[in-house]
Amino acid sequence: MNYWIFKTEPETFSIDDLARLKTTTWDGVRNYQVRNMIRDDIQVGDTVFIYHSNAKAETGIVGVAKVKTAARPEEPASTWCVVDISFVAQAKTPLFLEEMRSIKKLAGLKILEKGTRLSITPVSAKHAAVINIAILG
DNA sequence: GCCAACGTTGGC
DNA sequence: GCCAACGTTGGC
Repeated sequence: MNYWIFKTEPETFSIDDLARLKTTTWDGVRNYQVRNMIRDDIQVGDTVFIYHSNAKAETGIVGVAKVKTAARPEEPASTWCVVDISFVAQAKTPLFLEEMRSIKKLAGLKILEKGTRLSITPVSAKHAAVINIAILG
């Protein structure tokens, strides 16, 4: 079981939207590295941290979801891939970017590396545990 | 809205 | 296959 951060702009799709819909198809990925992760690495049951980017109020991790389906081609048939994810929980305490950078145990987290613009990034089990405690504990 | 850091495109 | 120009992302 693996852990991921999925980035989304809350004005486009937010954790509140996911909470309301319960399940959504994560589509619109137009980056090959991210496509390959979806196609090759993301599995049913994986944990997804939802991250609000470009947010006026809160840039950071705002909730948890779970991968519900294997990857499939995006419709209409294309080179791009999608998965379905379902809502698990809102963060009791959002983990803002500034705080993430200050937590020593999150050193090396992909999304914190300079120049990382990928909309999906992997999270190690250790980092995932730290994030879980921060947002749900 | 600015701009650094990427990714993509297209002419050659 | 190189690389300049262009487009996009996302923190600030």
